[in-house]
Amino acid sequence: MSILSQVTDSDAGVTAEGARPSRSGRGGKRERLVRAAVQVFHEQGVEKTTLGDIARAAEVPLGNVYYYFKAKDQLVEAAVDAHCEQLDTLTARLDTVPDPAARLKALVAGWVDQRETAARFGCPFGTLVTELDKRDDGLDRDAAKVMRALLDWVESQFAQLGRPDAADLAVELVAAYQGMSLLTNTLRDPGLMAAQGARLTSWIDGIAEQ
Amino acid sequence: MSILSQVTDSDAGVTAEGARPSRSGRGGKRERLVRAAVQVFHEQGVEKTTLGDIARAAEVPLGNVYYYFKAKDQLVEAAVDAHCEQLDTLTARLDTVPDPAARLKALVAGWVDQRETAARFGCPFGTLVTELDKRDDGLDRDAAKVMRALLDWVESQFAQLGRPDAADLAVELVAAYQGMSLLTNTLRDPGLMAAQGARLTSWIDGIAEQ
DNA sequence: GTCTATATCCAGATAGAC
DNA sequence: GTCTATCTGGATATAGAC
Repeated sequence: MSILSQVTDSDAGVTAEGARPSRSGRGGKRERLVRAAVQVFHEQGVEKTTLGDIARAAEVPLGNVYYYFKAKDQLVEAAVDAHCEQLDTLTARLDTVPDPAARLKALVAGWVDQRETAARFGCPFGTLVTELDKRDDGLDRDAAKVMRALLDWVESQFAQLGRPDAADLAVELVAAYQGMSLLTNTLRDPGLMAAQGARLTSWIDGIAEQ
Repeated sequence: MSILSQVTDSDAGVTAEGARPSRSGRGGKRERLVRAAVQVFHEQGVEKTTLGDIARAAEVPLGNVYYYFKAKDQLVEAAVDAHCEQLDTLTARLDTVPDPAARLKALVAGWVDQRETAARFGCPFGTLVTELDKRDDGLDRDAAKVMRALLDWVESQFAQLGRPDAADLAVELVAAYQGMSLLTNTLRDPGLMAAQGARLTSWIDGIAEQ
């Protein structure tokens, strides 16, 4: 989701688990490749993207990609990991906001901020998940965990507002975001996301008042 | 959307505009190809699907596909047309229901009925639109028109219920469906769609009562 | 560690026999 | 109209020079 993109790209933990910072690889080619993969996958889709596209975007020679990733699948996996880390970074930042309702509204505000990107390419994470679900590799399960993590965080906020139906409300909020991202993208209308974002903000206020 | 799938496959206007029923082509190969394309695109995604996959599913020899469609793009276009016709058929059927609120609830009920499919493959139309938006051909614009048609129909129902904000409510309803389809698919949990469907039904009742 | 050249594979598309 | 055999292009992946 665009939630993930709210994190400044510069510091987001693009370096995945197995990555050795490798003193040698000056220029951080692996990091550049992952960053490029996340962006190009978002703009073109995983299936349509060639390793050549990613190599070009990262300014790394094509053949060199294989030094860092054995196959395309591993680049996709690294991209999912990057989204996961971005989510962690974002929720950690939101957790510094004192009030649960304010935290949720900040989350929504971040989504709305990304509406131009959403109109062009959809939600960075939602479109990725949709594509992964059609693939053979098991990466859709990894992506599902990231989605679960988001739902859990949102649920926790509603629970702190005293709602016993926090889990359902979390699904409602995240689904609303994913759905409005899809419509915003399909109709190429960022205003749609702004309007729905305003609605969600009022909705959160209404829940917090109770 | 799965709305479209509620129409019985057997009669849905799979025969697109330019199709001559062609007395000669006994066995309706073109129709079989389009039907197969819609299904396989849904299950595997457009990009991952080869013409061979579609030919096999339609039980038509691969080379023969090119007699009916000059290129893969045209099969995709035919699939979009098929979704469009399914939507027309569905709304025509729903229009026979006397009350606008009942019509909307019947729409939702149809979505919920398709929840097992949604859990496996997502919304047939939503996942297609998402993929088309990443492609170069202009087919995403065609798909956008179908989405617009759905929104317009839903908006008309809310307008008949006397709501001046019918357009926003239509976006809210369709977005909710698309979002819950994505989550249902990602988490492989049809129950999620059932729960959200129940919520939407109550929501529609609440609007109708006012 | 880096990168070029190339092998391999496979999907889209075509030619032409039937 | 139908189908087989084949061409062609492009993407993944590798071998091996530097």
